[in-house]
Amino acid sequence: MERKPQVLIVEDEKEIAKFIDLELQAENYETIVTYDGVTGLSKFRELNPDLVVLDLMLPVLDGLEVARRIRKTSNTPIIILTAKDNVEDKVLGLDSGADDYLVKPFSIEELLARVRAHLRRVNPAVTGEVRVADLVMNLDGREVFRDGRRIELSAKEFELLELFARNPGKVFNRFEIEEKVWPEYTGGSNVVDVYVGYLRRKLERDGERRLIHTVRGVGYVLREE
Amino acid sequence: MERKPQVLIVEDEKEIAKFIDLELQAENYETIVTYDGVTGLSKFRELNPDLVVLDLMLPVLDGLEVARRIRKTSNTPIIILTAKDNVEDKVLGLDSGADDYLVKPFSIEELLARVRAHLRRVNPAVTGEVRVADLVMNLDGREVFRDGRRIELSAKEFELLELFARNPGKVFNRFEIEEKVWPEYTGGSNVVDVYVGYLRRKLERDGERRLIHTVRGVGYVLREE
DNA sequence: TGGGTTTTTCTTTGATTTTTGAAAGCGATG
DNA sequence: CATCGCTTTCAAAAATCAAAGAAAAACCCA
Repeated sequence: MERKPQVLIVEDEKEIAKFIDLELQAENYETIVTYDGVTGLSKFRELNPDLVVLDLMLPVLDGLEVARRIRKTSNTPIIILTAKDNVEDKVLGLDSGADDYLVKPFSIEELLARVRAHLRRVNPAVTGEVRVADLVMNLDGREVFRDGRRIELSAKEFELLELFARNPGKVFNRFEIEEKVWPEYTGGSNVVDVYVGYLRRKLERDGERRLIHTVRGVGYVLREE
Repeated sequence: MERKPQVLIVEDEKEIAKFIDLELQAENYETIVTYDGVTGLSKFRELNPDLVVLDLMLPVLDGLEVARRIRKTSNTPIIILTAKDNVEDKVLGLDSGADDYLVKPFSIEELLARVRAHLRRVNPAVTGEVRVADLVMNLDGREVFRDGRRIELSAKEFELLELFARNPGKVFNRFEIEEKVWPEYTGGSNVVDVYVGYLRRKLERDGERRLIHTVRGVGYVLREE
């Protein structure tokens, strides 16, 4: 999941929309801005963003209704943003499916922190994730990504990469590697070499810099640099 | 699955703690109250509640630290409750792993609504619904819908899908699956494979994209994408 | 209730696909 | 230039899938 998270902004006050838009972009989110409920909803369905910032007082289709309709088919976090500062409205907003409720005038810092908090949950980053160099390994999902693009690995390839990724900078000799990844084995072949080769071919496409380095006479290391 | 959601309250002001406690119980939650950070954390580890209401100014161990330590091992929602009403503290609280931040004096109705909102996400049992990809599972009614159209599943098929749907993106190996869906069994067959096959046939009609993916050498995952 | 019917559950089997590992020759390196 | 590492090739092994049918359970109707 290395692509930018997409945030949909639905807010009819243009200055505020612009303001939020710029701030979110500065935090490296991809943004889509819409100015009324119907357009917001249709953009939502079209793009399926990672989070929605939603004003309540919207032309054409009320914000609450937008929240409800989104909730019908999706769990995407919704942060409601509004001038209404009374408890009943907050309760109503939250019970309509919103995940959070911020009252205007709000601090942009707080909004950004809340956006971060919600996105943190949603993306699998929260659970067993190992980052190394420009790779992201999702251990639960047994996936490896680079630049948001998925790299297909076989079971053994994944285990081998996991060993390296969990211990960046540590040199393993062939015997250690064989012990961990091929425990059932009575060594004596060059499996390790071959599999390191497989990984290199898949991970180091193009003439990129080395990821898994050979330590002559010893074994292999994964180095980030 | 049908048990009450458990809420852990960590708050040193006894009257406030008592107040929240009673209100939550009135809403049919099971509550545990603790008055300092260390006890709160150990209760958390012992009971693994569904949600935590956490005061910031705590004796023995600061609330922020409690939040951080909980986050180290768990995604359980944390609502911070405090008298500190400045943006920096909010940002700090949220960035320490909290999911929400409420300033005292707060309205109990708002707290309850926020508790509902967070539990709705985490614990589908609260709404009785699990949504995943373009499917909606109604757990109470043991029904599955796509585009409002009902998909007929047998009991075992439903249980298997429920396991996947509650943990989208997580790879299960055959043994884990058998443990959960066929607990009475002494494995040694390929029931899992066969039932995954059944689900696929029913859920992936036409040449649609895969829902349940096989991870060769490991098991199966439900991925939304 | 009880006997027949339908549905669900689970096993077996064999075809198909993918992964795995050994060997061998080439290439790089100190 | 001799050793160690790399890559390719290919056959064996393993994993997965789908189909078919036996066994069990659930259901129905008299």
